[in-house]
Amino acid sequence: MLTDGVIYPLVFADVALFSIQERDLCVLLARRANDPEANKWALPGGILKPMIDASLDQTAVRIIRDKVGVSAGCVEQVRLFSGATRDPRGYSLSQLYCALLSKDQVCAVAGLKTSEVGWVPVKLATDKELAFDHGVMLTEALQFLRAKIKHRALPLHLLNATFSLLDLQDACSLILGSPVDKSSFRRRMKAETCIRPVQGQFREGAYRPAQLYQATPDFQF
Amino acid sequence: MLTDGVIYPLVFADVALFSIQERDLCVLLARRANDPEANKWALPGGILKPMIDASLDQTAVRIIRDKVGVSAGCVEQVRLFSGATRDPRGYSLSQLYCALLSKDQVCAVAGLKTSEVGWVPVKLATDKELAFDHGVMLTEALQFLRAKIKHRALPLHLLNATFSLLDLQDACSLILGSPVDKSSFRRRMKAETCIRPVQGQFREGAYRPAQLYQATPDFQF
DNA sequence: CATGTTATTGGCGGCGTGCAACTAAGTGTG
DNA sequence: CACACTTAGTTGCACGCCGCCAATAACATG
Repeated sequence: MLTDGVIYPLVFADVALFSIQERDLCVLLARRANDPEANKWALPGGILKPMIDASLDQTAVRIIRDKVGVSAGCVEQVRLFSGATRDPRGYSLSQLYCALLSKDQVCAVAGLKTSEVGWVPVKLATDKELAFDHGVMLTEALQFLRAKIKHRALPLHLLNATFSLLDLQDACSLILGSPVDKSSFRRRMKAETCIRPVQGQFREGAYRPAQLYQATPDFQF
Repeated sequence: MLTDGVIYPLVFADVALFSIQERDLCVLLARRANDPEANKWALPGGILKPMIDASLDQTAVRIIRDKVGVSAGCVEQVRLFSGATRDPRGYSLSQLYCALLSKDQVCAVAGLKTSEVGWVPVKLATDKELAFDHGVMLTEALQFLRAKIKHRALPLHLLNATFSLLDLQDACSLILGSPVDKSSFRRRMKAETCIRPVQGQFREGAYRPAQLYQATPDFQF
């Protein structure tokens, strides 16, 4: 990092990858294998590889693929962290990303590659002592996600291809950490153009079947 | 940049610095003196100097200070641009910042340091051919600013220490590029805690004097 | 058929907004 | 001094959206 008299900063992408597991909003954490902050839990991240990554955004995509084996929809920049002291290896930049994974995608991976990676409910994760400044990162990623939901974005990437309105409402409620009114939520969804009911498709199981919905092509989280 | 076999990216901070001049929303542009894209207009920017800048955010602050001689309130990250092709010098990262300057601050600088820096109305600036990907940057910085105003943030940093409600309304209107309803705007401002009327202070001049307001301590952006 | 559980809809009051008109205060003119 | 003009600030009203509460619909189980 110090070479021709000039200091080059280390450049990382760190990802807060969210998913819903067992009726809880969870974040993917990885236990650090190597030396700086070894054995501590951290957000999955990696260094920019200019020969491989067309951009730092692509670094984030690559990291997700490496960790869980699937490509997440909706990978978005949250904030850039930088400074000389946040990583003992030297002056560093870390771009924080927020990404969502559906239950279908999580199940497709079955077991994660290593036992050193796991889904942790965000309530527990924010209490954990994370490596570096990843505790702050997780908090900001959550704020970012909550702000989007408050501004009426829909977390469709957290859901399967078809879903009931209650699934969607629950996802919003889990992210916000507060209940969402059923009747006004459904009213809004009826007027929404980015989801539509799948004619004749209903959730089977107990009691009254629920109409299933799917995202329309023009949807961007 | 290529030294010990590893490629280190160049790291820049670029700033979209806005101010209101002659009833127009303007952005500060600098004419490039040196070789890549020489003579083209660009957003003021500079390279990260790890020995000087405690963080990349501080790089942005330093750049503003160097260009206009004052420190802007409210310097915020917009988006990180990265890739191998956006700058001919090699793989680069540019963090885009959005910052606001009040008329008072602009006047305090009197003339800008060089004639190669100037305030350009955003309507003209978006038409200009800017260097690198700065055209996209300017567009995104504007979107960023507009989104904040739509979400009911107040651009107090664009105004002087004391201001009339019409000043504030005009600032919002200029940013949005569309008229703002006077009556509902004033209703909102009455309920707002981040500004308060200055007792007994009125704008002098022609016709009926306008009550002057100021920001309260608890104001952020 | 009664009961429980989930799905879906409807009514109602409150709040904020956009629109339009109105009042208030000061300047300028004949 | 009456009157027109300009800017400042208010008021009334209709509309839309939201939260709250309740009702109805569809299905399962005993």
